[in-house]
Amino acid sequence: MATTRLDEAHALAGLLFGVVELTRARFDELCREFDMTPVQARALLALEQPVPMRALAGALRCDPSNVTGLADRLEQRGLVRRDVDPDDRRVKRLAVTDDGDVVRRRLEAALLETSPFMAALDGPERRTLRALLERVLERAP
Amino acid sequence: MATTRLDEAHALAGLLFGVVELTRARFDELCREFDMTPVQARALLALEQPVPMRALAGALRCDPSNVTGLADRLEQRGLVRRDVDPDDRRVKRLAVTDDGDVVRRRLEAALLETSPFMAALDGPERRTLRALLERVLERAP
DNA sequence: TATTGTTATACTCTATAACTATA
DNA sequence: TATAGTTATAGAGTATAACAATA
Repeated sequence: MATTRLDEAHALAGLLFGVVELTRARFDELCREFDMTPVQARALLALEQPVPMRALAGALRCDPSNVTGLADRLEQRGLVRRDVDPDDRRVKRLAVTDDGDVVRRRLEAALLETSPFMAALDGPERRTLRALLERVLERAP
Repeated sequence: MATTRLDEAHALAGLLFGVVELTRARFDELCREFDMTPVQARALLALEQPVPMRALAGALRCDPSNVTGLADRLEQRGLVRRDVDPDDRRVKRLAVTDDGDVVRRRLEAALLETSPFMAALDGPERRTLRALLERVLERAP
């Protein structure tokens, strides 16, 4: 059975999407355990420091209009706070509360525990994988 | 600057999603050039042999109800044909027409040309990447 | 006049449920 | 009764456009 370049490209793409699907499934499951939507969890994870809502939209790669409802839910649960920026009263900096920080840390820990990469690969293997993926992104025309 | 395991897991996940995003963007662009939606293109690519519509839904990982409209569009453009299965008149085998086969081959060739993996990595590197990704999928609990 | 966050609305993608024709 | 494909509809997720407050 001859393995063509097309087969090879197809196999690589399939594997890549498979790993992403696995990663996403794990993340979705984790979000359900935390009673959050995936975007809410991603938002909480992105709030290492207080972040203007528009900037959060950028980090989540979504339209700013979506961040309003997102912040509403997290604020209702007491995980997040809208701080008005003193320098520019139009911008609201989203900041995690003390409760939010606890959840955020638990989420990070769980994320690390369920990471397929950490479970399946040792340190050198992870470094190799990282280098290869970086190369693909760098050399992409 | 200490690199924690959390940083490492995050970096790997970020790279992985980055490569997938790149791959998807390339594919979407290609689909636009072929005046197709991504799902239509994936359907055409999946039709190496005639395939029952329900089986195609399985290959595309979507509900069978979606395949109807999908097949309609491809049939309207003369790329695909609904062949009634002689053994079971309920099933319709979706088969590419001669025109469809031409488009399918062009799509495959373009896909190969624009593959970020083929462009960025040499043979041994691709084999290493493939082995690592397989390991992640295999060893995932 | 331009920009932040908000609101209302529309669009896309996908799934669910009811229907038909075959088995 | 069960299954393949079809149809209509609903839901989630996201974007667009108009708006109020502030710059």
